[in-house]
Parts: sequence; structure tokens; C-alpha cells
Amino acid sequence: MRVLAVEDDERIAADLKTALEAAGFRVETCSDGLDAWFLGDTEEYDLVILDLGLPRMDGLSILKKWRANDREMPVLVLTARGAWTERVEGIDAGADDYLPKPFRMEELVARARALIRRSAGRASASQSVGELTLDANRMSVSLRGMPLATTALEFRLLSYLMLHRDRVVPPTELLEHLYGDDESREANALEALIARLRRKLGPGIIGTRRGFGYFLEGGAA
Amino acid sequence: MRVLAVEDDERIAADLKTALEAAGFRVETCSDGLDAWFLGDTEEYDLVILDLGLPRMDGLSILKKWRANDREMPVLVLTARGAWTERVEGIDAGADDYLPKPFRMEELVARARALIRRSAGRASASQSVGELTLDANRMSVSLRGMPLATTALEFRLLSYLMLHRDRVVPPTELLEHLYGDDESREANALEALIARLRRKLGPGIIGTRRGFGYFLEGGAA
DNA sequence: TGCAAGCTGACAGAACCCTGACAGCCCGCG
DNA sequence: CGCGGGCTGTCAGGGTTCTGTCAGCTTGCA
Repeated sequence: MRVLAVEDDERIAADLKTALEAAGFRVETCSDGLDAWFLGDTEEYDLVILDLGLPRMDGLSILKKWRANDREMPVLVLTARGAWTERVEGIDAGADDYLPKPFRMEELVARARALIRRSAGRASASQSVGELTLDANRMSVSLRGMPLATTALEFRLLSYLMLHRDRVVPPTELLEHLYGDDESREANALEALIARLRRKLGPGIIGTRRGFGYFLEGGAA
Repeated sequence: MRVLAVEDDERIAADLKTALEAAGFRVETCSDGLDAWFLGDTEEYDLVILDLGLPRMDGLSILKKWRANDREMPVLVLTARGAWTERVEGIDAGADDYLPKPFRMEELVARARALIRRSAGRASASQSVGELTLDANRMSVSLRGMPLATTALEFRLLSYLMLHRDRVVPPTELLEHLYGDDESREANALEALIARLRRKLGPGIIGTRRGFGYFLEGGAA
């Protein structure tokens, strides 16, 4: 587990590092706002602990920029005592939790653990096969890291194929899933849908097993 | 393997029990929502089959409560035919798979197996005879580890021979299985099919017992 | 040797799937 | 309210792959 601790008070930063490492995390610290923003934007952390008062760039601004840029890692914000407005702003900016200073290290570690656990559960909402990733919560699809616009129906199709990534899914089953058989659609509706999707995705994503059905390539080699 | 089948229709419940036990599972049934929730929350099952319409507590609510409580066992949801919104909700609530009612018991058993296998971390349902392996999920064939392209009909033929690996299968039976006897085919269709397959597979895979039928070499001989 | 069962290659129709075009529908916007 | 635009189902027109049939051939057996 990799943690970034952003804190410009050197003594607190050192204490954080000590406590979190004792708890089994790999810890990096950073005391400058701009550097922190850059690190969080480019590196992969399982958790970020973020103080709000920082040189060169304010903590809240950093957080907002991360979130705007789809950086989803859990962020625990450290706020000054009594400044509860900061907390509201923090939540708005996309913080997952906050802790008023001063705090006891045990509490911080406990919250850190809880956040990581929670984000692990949340991660199951987004799954990928091959170069394709979809996030069930945000109803978003990305291919090789690039976000890709899909319609609701397209998403449901991909979603179903993803759920059954380890097998070839027959068209009847897909039709059943997409429409429910109360309304009968021409089988061609599915083919058209697949064609449109393939045009977006390019080749090598949705495969056809002639006579059986469709599947996601790279599904369970 | 221990399975909990939650279903309030007694006849279906009995069928479920019969089919799953025939497949080698240990089955407990439950017809009440609240009881089901309690069982799933306290007992350890390898799989839960969950009907959505239940007395006292709805299936989706049960599932959500389990998941909220970190109960991770695979859950197969039975939904009413055509009510596909239920399925989407089911997935959101944490179902691993769903099956629209009415369903064929064989399909349910197959999915049950797949789910248990997946949760056990293993990948695919493949079986082999001699040097030939086929994967019923991915509809793929491999010979001596090398993947081999087959058509749908060829696959079904191999599949049937593999299922009956321990005996010689008469051509009439194969014809019946492949085509259903409503449409009559020349017997030669089967011979042509076998010939094509043998050309792909090479010698020593499909054997002939003149006057009796075909078999997979290495099957029981 | 003769017969029946099984094998094979060629081929054309069938099945399957893909694609582009189009039209109806819905929804937001002016 | 009309308009435009995005989403989707339908249709028609292919292209490609399968596969049943046919005719002739080989093999096994009496």
C-alpha cells in the first residue's frame, strides 16, 4: 500500500511517516503544494493524506484539480481545529474523509485503513478486460486509458460481456438481457449495435464466435 | 460444495434441489426472505441461488445487506422473465450472475458450476480426452495445447463425443443430436462433417468402429 | 469378387454476420 | 411548438464461411 503524505510542517510530516510505516504502508512525503499536485496527478497512490495549508498551491485546489482530472484515489484531508467550513469545502472538493488537527496518530491510521478498505470495495465497481475498462458507477468506458463515449445500450452490452468475460455469450442471451423478450426485436438490432460499438472501439475488442455468440477479447486466456 | 437455494415456489425449490444434488452439491433450501438473510449472513455457502420475490424480505434487499456486511459468496439471482431492470439492479446490488425464469435446469447447473469455479479462482471449464481439449465456455478446441479453429457444428460434434467418451456413438444418435430429427439429412452429411474434422485434427483423434459408430481415441479404450 | 459401409473432394446453396442507409422516437432548445 | 440532433430499430444488400449433397473412391468383410 502506497501512501502520499502532504504536510508542510516537518515535525508532523515525520510523525506521519513513522506512524504509517509502522502500520505497514509505504510512505512518501511532500511539503510543497505544486509538487504534491504533480505527484498525485502522475503517480499511483492507494491513499493521499492532504494538509490544506501549503506553499505554492492550496490543498483544496490541488484536490479539485485531481478530481477534475479523474484521479480517484481516496484522500484524507487534515483541517485546522475548529475550521469546520474547511471540512465542508473539502468534501465538496472530493475528499473522502477529514481529520481535525491536532489528532492522535492511532486515529489517523485507523481512518487511513478504513479508507483504503472502502476504496478496495469501490474498485470492484470498475473492471477491465484487455484494454477495455468500464466503471459501473460512473457508467463510463475507457479504452487504453482514453475515455470513450458510449450510449446507455452500448454500455449495458459491454457490461454484460464483461460480467461474462470468461465465456462466449449467445446472441439470444444478449437480446434477452438488453431488451427482455416481452418486446420482440429483430435479431439484427443486436448486430447493428455490435457494429456501431466496434466502429467506436476498433478491432480486437469484441470478438465473434460464429454460430455461438460474442465475447470480449482477452477475456480469460 | 454447499449451496443455499432461496425460492418460495415449492415446486421450483424441489426441482432446484433435485437438479443441484444430482450435480453433486449439498443443497439447503429456504422459502422465507428473513430466514434466508439470516442463513446467508451466518452460514458459509459456496453459492447462493436467490429468487427475488420472497415473503418478509425482498431478494434484492437481502443481497444488499449481505454485501454491506462483507459476505462475498457468489450469488446467482433468478429474475422474472422480461424484467430486465431487475437484473441491472441485481448486478448493482452485488449479484454475480442472473438467470431469467423460466430456465432449463441444465443451464442453471452450468452457471452454478461456472460461478463456483470462478470464485475458486480457476478459469475455464475444459475437459480433455487424449490430446484433445475443449472448453465449453469459450467454445474453443485445442490439440496438444495448440488452439484449433472449429465451426459451430464441428464443436458440437466433438462436444458430444467427449461427453460420451466411454462408448462408441452410433451415427443415428449423432445425427439426432446435431440436427434434431425434425429435418432429415442424408446420412452422408455426418460423414462429410467427420471427414472435415479429421482433416483438421489429423489421424488418431476420431476413431470409427465400422457398423457401430464413432468415438474419441483415448476415451476409454 | 461383390457388397455395403465409410471416406473424400468439389461445389453450390444456405446460414451467418456485417454494414450503410434510413426513419421513427425522444428530448432539449430556441 | 417546431426544430435539430442523438439514439436505435429496421431494411436491404452484400461478403464470407459453413455445410449438405453428389459422385466417385476406398476399405473391410464374407
